[in-house]
Amino acid sequence: MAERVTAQMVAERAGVSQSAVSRVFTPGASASPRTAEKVRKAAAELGYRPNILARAMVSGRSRIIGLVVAYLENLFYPEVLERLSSALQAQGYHILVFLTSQTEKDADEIVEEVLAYQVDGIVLASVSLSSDLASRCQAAGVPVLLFNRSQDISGLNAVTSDNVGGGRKVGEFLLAGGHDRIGYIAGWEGASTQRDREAGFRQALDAAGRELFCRDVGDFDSERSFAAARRMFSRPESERPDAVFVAGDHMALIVMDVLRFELGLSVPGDVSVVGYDDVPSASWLAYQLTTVRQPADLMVEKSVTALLKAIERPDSAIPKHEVVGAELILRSSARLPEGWKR
Amino acid sequence: MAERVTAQMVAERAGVSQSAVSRVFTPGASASPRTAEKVRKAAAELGYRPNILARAMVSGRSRIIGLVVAYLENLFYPEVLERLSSALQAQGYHILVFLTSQTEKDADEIVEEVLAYQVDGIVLASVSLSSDLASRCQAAGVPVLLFNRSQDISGLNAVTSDNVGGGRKVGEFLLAGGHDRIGYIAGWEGASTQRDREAGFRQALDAAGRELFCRDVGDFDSERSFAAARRMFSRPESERPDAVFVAGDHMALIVMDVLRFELGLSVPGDVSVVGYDDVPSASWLAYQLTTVRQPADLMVEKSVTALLKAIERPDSAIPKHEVVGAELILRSSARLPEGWKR
DNA sequence: GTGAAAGCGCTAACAT
DNA sequence: ATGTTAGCGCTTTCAC
Repeated sequence: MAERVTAQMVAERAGVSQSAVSRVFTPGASASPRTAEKVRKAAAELGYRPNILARAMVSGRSRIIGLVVAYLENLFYPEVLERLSSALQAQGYHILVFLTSQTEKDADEIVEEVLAYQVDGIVLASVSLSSDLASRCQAAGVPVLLFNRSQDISGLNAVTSDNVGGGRKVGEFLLAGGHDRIGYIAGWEGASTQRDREAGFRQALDAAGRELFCRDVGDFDSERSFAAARRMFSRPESERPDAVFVAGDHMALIVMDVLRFELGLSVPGDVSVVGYDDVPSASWLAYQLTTVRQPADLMVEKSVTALLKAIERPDSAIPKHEVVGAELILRSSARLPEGWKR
Repeated sequence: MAERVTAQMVAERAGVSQSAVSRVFTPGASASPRTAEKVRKAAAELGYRPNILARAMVSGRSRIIGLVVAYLENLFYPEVLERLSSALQAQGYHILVFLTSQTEKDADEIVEEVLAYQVDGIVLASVSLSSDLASRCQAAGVPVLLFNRSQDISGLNAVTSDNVGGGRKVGEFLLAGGHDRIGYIAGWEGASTQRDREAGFRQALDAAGRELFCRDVGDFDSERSFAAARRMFSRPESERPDAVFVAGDHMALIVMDVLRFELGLSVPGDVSVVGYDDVPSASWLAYQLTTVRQPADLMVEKSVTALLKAIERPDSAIPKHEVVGAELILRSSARLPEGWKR
């Protein structure tokens, strides 16, 4: 049964040496047209394909990228996974998926496991790493890229959107909208995205001499966002915000649902809601969520470029943090300030 | 730099042979407590982990499962991926992701690539396989499992929900709801899920001596579903359905949006909408989509069980098609027949 | 229980 | 251009 076809078998059938077979299947190796022909014919007949794992052992390149991702529940990530996988596939790499929760200890353990697969690179999506393990990866010569998360550890590549700038834009937008009581629902406090978005948002308020009316935490989690929305808005009009910035679309959509269907409030009539990410469902007609777009395509593109460069030219690649622009997308979930256009 | 820590290095440090190190890290191998102790200590100091690829070469087991998936856009799949990956991870396996479109030729090519990674098993999610390649997999001793797709090829495991039964339930439900003009929006016609759901649906109508009022195709694709909904409902009341079964939730949500926000129709006042899958967003308060639940958890569980059995005991495993129940979930997107309860 | 040795399937010098 | 040879890091006989 487990009749693995090997290069040796092809070689015998083609009447050449085993290394000749290898060369035919190695891009940029020298083989005469005649040999190549014979080998390809024999290979086709036998259904031969080079064993990537064996190739990896000797070449030191597995063409596998480890992806560690915390929650696919956040709809931003399936999109990222799809794009990342496509882009990498186009370059002959594939993604080995590892799931984890967000605690650092766990992530460290997972990354060790990833390392055991001799991956050529690691993408950490919304996951952080201890500096200890970061240096282990570096020592092992495996480049690490933080996707949508930044960390002050040298040697790590990172790609994020301009979370501070995005947060600031939201602040300025809500201020311009003439809102009196501006609230904020935070994501998981351990996340750099959460911290940066909030920091930018508060900068904008500060600059206008204004203060946050109230704040709660949704932890980037459905249930906790639900609860946070209820706590924040189950009160008389004067005690609840008339605008809220929610640190992620996934949470913002839930907040909208609570406002409209649990509490009977109008969005944006009673409350303006703004999110962050621009996940696909943010543009669904039932929501039309005003949000900050994280350009998944651009972020993935930058990530792939940086990672492959680090893999293929380990010396010339200086790890750096790439920040892509974050654009405010105006839809109908938030009151439009005078003079602004969609 | 690329300082890979090998078993040999650990052996030297621990003052034992390389095979002793191997034994310590091989479950069920014999090593004295003292040796094990020494080895573990040395390994910890060096940060050693067995190279899974090297292990795979000699043992013939890579502990990698290839997952081929067509579209992550359908929100059923991220959920499946997450659950599948979790379940497999718990058993020490990991998922190598391959993206593809749905055409058979392409899928065949991808599966060949998957095979090259010496995966222990293959999961095809919403993807079909030529019988030729199916036997290649069988010859290679690599079990294949079709997830959410069935095919009349021997040697393939398959796990689906009871699509025929689910479709029938929807038919009976809409009939009981007293609808006069019942429409259907189909998924991609090449998909067994699409065919089975429609077949069941029509069975129910037939049994009541009723006919489909109209039919269009959304191809499980956002844009085409949008267009299909418009075509079907941009007409006077008597010429458009008062109920529609949409072959997948992903399309059904779009149809609801078109009905409500493009055409100003009320759901379920003017039109009842029923979907299939019960994706997470189907239960969002803005939609409350009545649908047929495909129990992702159960389907994944069955898949993992079947696949691991086929991997670990190749002889005792007879490939079979497992069908899990499909339950109708009543929400408010469709008129409730008299006497029925949510 | 432990070490020596063979070899998984392949690539990469090294000769020729 | 092609064959020969030596490993990549590991598991697995096989002696002891």
